[in-house]
Amino acid sequence: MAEENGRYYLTTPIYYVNDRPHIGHAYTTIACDLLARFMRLDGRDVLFLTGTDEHGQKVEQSARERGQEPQDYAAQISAEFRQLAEAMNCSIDAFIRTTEPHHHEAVQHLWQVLAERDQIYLGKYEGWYSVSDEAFYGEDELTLQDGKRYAPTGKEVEWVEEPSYFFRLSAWQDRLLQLYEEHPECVQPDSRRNEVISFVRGGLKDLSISRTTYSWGIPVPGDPAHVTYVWFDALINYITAAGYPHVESASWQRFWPADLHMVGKDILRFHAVYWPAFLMAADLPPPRRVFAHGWWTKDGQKISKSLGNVIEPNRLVETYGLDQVRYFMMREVSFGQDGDFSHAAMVRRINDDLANDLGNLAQRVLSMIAKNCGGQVPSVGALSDEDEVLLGKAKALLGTLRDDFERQAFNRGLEAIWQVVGDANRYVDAQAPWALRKSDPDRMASVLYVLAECLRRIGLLIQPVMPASGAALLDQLAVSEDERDFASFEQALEAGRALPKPQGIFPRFQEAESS
RNA sequence: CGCGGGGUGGAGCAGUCCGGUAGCUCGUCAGGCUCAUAACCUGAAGGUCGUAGGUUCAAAUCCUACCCCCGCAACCA
Repeated sequence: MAEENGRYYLTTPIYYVNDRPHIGHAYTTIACDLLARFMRLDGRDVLFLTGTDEHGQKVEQSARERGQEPQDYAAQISAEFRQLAEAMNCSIDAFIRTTEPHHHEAVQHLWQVLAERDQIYLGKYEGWYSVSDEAFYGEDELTLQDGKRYAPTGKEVEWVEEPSYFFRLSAWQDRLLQLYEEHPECVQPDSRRNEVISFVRGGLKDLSISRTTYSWGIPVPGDPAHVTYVWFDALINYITAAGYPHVESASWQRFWPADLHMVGKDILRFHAVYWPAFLMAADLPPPRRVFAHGWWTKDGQKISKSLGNVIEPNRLVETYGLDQVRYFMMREVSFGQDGDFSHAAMVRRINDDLANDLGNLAQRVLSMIAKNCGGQVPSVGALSDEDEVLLGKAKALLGTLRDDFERQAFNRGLEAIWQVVGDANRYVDAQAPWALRKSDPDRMASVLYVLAECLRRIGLLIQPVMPASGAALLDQLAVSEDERDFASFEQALEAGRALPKPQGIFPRFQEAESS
């Protein structure tokens, strides 16, 4: 459904600078990029946000271990995340860092609003705390060994007693349940929403939102002994980037509430429970949707540093090519589910879907045109039923993709495109333009025209997933730069336009000679 | 009584909410075509839909019981 103002605001999580960028970060950002590009081509005013989460005890510690100041360490890792977005050809509009002054302003402002509304009170937190997990544990969850206590995560815990400010999360249980009820689309997929609902039904405790045990954070207004808890700080980035606390600003008016927060399934609770509660408590509208995607495994195994099977996005791109990797990630699994990455699966997508089906379709059509139609867009005669059917299917794709992408069913949308690729390949065989060359050259020209027009539409639609390859295909059809948005979808190729010499778009993946 | 996910032709999955000829991709085999990136197209083989009961004219789909597999608190999104 089209937004009244045609805008689309979507976000990745801000990535925690405690770790280097890996395939998971790339996955989330690429999924958002697909949507951002699609929406832009469809005429929407898009704000695509990503960034880095830079505060907290873990960052402070990691910096010290390296003999660095937290801000220097954070800046360095933050730059790596920024480079990742570039390297993955992600068309971000904004990159936020939680260490920026305007974010401090937003966090402190929201804090004050909540305090004024009596949503925050000073209490005391005591319990077993794991620094590395940034979490408290109950006595019954711990194991005792050599006089030390360990969390279920295997991390050592320490007894902590500290004054802490609390957010009255417990007061928002019913309002949250009402939100999930009235707007089922606001937490997706459905199975995840069910988990969230059952978590909230189980009862919410007030949430500790300040710390006194470290100082690498945003000071609590009026009580500088406290810094805000990292998640409180982090979530607010989404409104900072939209202009908060300047609620009269054009940017805020236009972009909040966000249309989509894309997150990994591990951080769903923060986004689907705490975040809407903070916002509602401040009388701000909650995000329209939080979508939790799944994890990747490698050859069926969990990806972990200890197993040594961590996948570096840059390596993948070097090996397989950027558009190929983007296509694989968006096509291989039902978005929202976990998926498996393997070399064999990757090669299958590259060779079957990209090279054999689409690449070869383009090649066979374009080279027939080059050889038999004087290297220009052929002229078309009366359309046969078969022509109409194929063109109709290609035409219908835009609507299908709008529906599928609007609900983050990326793999479905791509399947639909490839269905038409298959139809086009079958049409080539059925029409046999190489036979028409002698028997009926005019008909051959029409057939090739229909195919070229079909390829134009496919080229337009693959741009969000594979920007460079889509452009390469459109180049070969002599579609000019200003004819590549979806407003041009209904236009048709102009007969007689000169075409460049055809070139392969999707090479097959050749296995390196192995000994 | 822990929680969650899952068991559908050789592999990976869809279908299960709202019962009605079991579908897709890959692989295998056979054939066709020759425009094309040894690509494309057609056909075939291959399934007791985890097991056992039940409801029904009809069950992969609903009900009951049971079996098995995979994750489980992070070094991760």
